[in-house]
Amino acid sequence: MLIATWNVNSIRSRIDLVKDWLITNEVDILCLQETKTEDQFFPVEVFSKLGYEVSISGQKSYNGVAILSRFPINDIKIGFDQVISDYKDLSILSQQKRIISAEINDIRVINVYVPNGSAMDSDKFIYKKKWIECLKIYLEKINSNNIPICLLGDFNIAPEDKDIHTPSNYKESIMASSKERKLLKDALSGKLEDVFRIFEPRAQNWSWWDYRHSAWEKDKGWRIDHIYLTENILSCANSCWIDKETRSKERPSDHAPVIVDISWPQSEIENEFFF
DNA sequence: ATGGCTCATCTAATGAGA
Repeated sequence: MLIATWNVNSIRSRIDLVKDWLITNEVDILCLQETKTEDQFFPVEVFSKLGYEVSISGQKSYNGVAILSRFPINDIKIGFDQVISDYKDLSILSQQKRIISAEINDIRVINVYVPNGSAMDSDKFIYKKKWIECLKIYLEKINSNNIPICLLGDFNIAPEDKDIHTPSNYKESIMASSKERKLLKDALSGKLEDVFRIFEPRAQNWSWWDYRHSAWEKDKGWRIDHIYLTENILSCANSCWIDKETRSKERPSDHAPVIVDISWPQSEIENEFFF
């Protein structure tokens, strides 16, 4: 089974690219961020024609997340407030559509678009900090029944220096700071593993290239799009890669898709032993 | 490398992203 995450930077601008990508790559579950449209304008039928169920949480112009799945989508939770009730800034954090989760094939798939934070001394950074603190509570709550979790999306944080093209240029700046790295690590609570790093320990693997400064041509990128798995499903992961080629297409998103291949459901594997 | 890209918005110049 293939599960992918992709910040598409507007689903309506990227519809042909996403459609072609799905036809070529045949992923089973695709989590999208920055769809940038209200639910009524989301091109649902394009994906249902390809055999995908669609769950969306969008808003006008900004943010917006969606899950496309070839398997039935169950128990959809939109926003933080459908899962938790005990965080003081819940109503402010719920205004921006940045999290959607669902149970698919006995996996809790959690699709996130973490706020960028703008600059370390800004109000937007305070919002980012609160958002990740709230995510921690959300993960604790949703993990109470020990169901396998796949947490994926655009985290707007480079977990390590090797996830940045020139780390010396971004010491303690936004997306690279030790503060953000600690916040993310705390939210993961030692229970969720960055599956890309299980298979690829080397640097120079980016998932985002700035539109400006010829960042793509110079291969100056960041790895800010991640897939995290709990131990009970991590052991079934076969590989994880970034589809860099997609960033080279005409009118691309500034992010490339990240894909994980998992032997799942496990019953299929047992059957293979039989025959 | 951050003003020099791209997106969405009551189609012009602005805010946001990262």
